Amino acid sequence: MPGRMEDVAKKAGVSVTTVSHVVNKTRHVAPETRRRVQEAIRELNYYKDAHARHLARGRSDFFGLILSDIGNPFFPEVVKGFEAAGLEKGFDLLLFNTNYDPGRTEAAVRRMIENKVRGVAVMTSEWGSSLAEDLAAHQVAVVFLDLGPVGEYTSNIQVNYSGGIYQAIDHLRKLGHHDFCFIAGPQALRSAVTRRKAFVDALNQWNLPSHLTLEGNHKVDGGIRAVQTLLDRRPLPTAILCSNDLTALGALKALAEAGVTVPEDVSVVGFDDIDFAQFAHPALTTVNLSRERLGQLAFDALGKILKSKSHEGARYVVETQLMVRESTAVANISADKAPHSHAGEDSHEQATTQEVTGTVVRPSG
Amino acid sequence: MPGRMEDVAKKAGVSVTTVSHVVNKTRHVAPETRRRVQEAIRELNYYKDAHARHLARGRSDFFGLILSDIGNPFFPEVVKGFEAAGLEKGFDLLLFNTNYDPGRTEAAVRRMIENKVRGVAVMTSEWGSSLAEDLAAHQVAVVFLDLGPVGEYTSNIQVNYSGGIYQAIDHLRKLGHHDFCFIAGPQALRSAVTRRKAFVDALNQWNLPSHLTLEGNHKVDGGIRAVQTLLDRRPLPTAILCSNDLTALGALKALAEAGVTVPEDVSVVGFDDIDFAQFAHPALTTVNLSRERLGQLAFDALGKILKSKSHEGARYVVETQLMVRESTAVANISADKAPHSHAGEDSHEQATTQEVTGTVVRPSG
DNA sequence: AGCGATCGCGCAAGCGCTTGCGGAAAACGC
DNA sequence: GCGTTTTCCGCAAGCGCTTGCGCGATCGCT
Repeated sequence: MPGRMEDVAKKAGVSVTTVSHVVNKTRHVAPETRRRVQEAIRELNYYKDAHARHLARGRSDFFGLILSDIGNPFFPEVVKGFEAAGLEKGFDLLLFNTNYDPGRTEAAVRRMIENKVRGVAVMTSEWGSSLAEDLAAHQVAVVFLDLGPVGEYTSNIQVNYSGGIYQAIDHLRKLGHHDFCFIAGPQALRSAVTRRKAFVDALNQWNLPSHLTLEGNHKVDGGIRAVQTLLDRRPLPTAILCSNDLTALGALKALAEAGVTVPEDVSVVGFDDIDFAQFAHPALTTVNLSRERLGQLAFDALGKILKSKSHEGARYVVETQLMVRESTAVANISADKAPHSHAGEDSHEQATTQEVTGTVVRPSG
Repeated sequence: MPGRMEDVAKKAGVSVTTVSHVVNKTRHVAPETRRRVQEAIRELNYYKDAHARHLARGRSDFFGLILSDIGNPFFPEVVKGFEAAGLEKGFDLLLFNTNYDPGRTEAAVRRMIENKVRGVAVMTSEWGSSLAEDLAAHQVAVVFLDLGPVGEYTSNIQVNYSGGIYQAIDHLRKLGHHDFCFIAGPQALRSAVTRRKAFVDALNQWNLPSHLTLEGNHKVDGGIRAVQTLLDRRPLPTAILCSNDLTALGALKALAEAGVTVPEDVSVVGFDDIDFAQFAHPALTTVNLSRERLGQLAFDALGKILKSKSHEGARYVVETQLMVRESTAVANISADKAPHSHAGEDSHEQATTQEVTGTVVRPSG
């Protein structure tokens, strides 16, 4: 029913070979002939058959994207960047959402290979290392976010979490804060672990190693619960850093409900700079990570692998940057808010030696 | 390089026909033979070639999704529902993000046809009617959200915006509100127009036709600006309804900054019930629209078209429902807050006859 | 034991396109 | 004017799978 290339060829009085070549601009065709072919294509409303073309060519025009949860506001933007970069070059996006299910991840990889995608960006934590090998064995380029190796056919994008976190702590430090709390993300998430580490490192760098770490889940309710446990064991720290913005937003809410005002009583800093951060109340000071650019970079990284002769992967770094808004201010060090580790001048020293790795508190809820 | 079916056949000592049949479970194969084939498949780490299969079958295992902006928090959830429903049945998702660009929409449709997708869900406003015909002519099922026809190969999902909006206004009315304001979405968005109409209708139904309508943009800043203009022309209405949650969140922020407290001074209602709504401060009373279910329904609708003999489409309706949280309360009708149309008992009557269609105010920003 | 039904499987013709090879015609060089 | 390029295009062999058709072997029944 749908027209085939042969029909076009007949109508234009040429061979399918010629039609193919004008469709793909893959060899010179006399202008007049080309015109006839194009006209025939238009008149017949011809659509090329992607499957036939892919089969003949031995590869597809697809790029794949494997995500753990597109519901997480982090991801839509990277999808956007990735898709846009691909579309521009005429590629299509095959999307898989694994829902944190390793089984689905595996299925996704299988479909990627079956569809002979040119490359795939993997942004999920559930990842068996054999999967990467399977992919590479089938010559599909892979780019990982924050995890995974670099090698033949596989690149890696790393977010320089430290950069922004360092800036954040410096910012806070200059405002007179030295009693911090960190609300972490799920341990299962590689990037959450990295963020946490970056936080601890930055603190050490400033010689402010005493701090509290609470467990969160990168969702709003995690931030709420963490702050609630925090409120139970006053005095409060003067600054709360969060592993992502959702957590920070939750913290903001819990704080507001408990009647402690931000930033006067305590400062709050998020991470990611999701759209909504600037509209929170107060507007959230946070570390910006451009997710759209990240998607774009992922696509470019794949392209680079495919174009290079050796198909060697590379490591990329995307920077992060502090966005100062309204949720941070000069530390409020009143007696009742004074943190446990700073009762006197000396106890700080004591704390630094005693609690080098900080305290970890798990919320009860 | 990658193993072909022929290799498997050879290894198992059967014909490719048999291999194909065991792979697809498409005809009975003796258990022993089947076992041998499966073993060969495993040993060779065989991946079927989707392109070849699609070419031979004359159709693909793809479903398409065309969105205007995946960055809008409305969409990721529907993607999730759609993808999950598809994956369950072994289909892959081809995603296109048009970025509100008609050219990209057209390109997306072309790729859909070229890839012979089984069906495509269209959730965008930029849509030339000829596109649907093209799709139908190629036997690809289409399901539209809130716009487009119903006919051969094309179904339609309508959101019953009225249901939830009616509930919202009833809720507010019972709390003593009769002075409303609506912050609308962009006129270009079909669904925004529908929401607005539903609001007006509901008001009329309760004989409360006097109201203000402000233009928003379905983003947070639109809500902020709308409330700012509202603040300039006090007195304030007692209740503000918003075309979507982002707008409501903006309204909440602007209100808080102006020192008017929600819900004591004014009640605010959103629409969509995005995840964050419940974590806003105060938690947003809003109309819930299950986007994940919507995605799922879209997929099912496509399946139904394809399965039916006639390929006739149908109309589906998804309901909406009010979620009462903390941003609504008893109306505060103090003198200084009393709206212009309610200075006296009678002026209300007057207003109802005078301003049947309501007033429209365009923010200056 | 004979015969039709059933079972289990292979043959081979595509599906619609790409592309290496090569041929005919036109252009060119001297 | 004749060999040599150059230009333009067609032939046909796949790409790896699906599937209608049909054939031999086995089974069930009388």
